Amino acid sequence: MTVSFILSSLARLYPDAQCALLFRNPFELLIATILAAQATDKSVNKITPELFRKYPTPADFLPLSPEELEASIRTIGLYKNKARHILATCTLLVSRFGGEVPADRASLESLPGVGRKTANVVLSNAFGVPAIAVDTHVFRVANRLGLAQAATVLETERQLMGNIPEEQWTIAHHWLITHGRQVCHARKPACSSCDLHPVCADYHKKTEE
DNA sequence: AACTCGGGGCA
DNA sequence: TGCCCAGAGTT
Repeated sequence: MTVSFILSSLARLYPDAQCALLFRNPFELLIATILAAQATDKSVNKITPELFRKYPTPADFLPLSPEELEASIRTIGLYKNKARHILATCTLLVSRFGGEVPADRASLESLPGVGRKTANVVLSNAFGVPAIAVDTHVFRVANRLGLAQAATVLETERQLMGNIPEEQWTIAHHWLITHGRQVCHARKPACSSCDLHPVCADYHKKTEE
């Protein structure tokens, strides 16, 4: 079947696919993912080791003023929102969740700066809960390949969950995002060097014209 | 649906 | 120099 061929091809292409953000526990991944909104994973990984060395737990962030945290994360951009969201999230983690990162979607999405994509990243990578985090890469690649035919991120996620075995949800996210970053680019997809174009819906559509 | 946050990385 | 970056909140 086409879907299983696509999945097995991606597995062969990206055997080492994994989370691009450095983290040692759910809290570090949560903060790193908030920081990663519209920033590169390399930029985030550059500042988080020092950040978590100085502030290892949610409680350690509480004494910080917004200005102090902004200064620490300035080099990745969009730092004002991120600093505000991180401080508010740490306050909630301490006051409502006993200083721990909650492991359910509703609680995660109640945290400032945490949307569905970030919640899925934390659930799947830090807690082992099967989930598919749909960002712009996954949305684009999944719809091009034909793993989804959806106009929205949420509908793409639902279709992927229906088309992919649950035990592969987490790794499928890493396969698709890696393929999007390395081959299936937004502007100029490298179809000529892509092993998947024989089964790619978008490639067939383009070549028929 | 459109707008805002944003300095750094990289061609 | 110009474009993009593992998004989310507000209006």
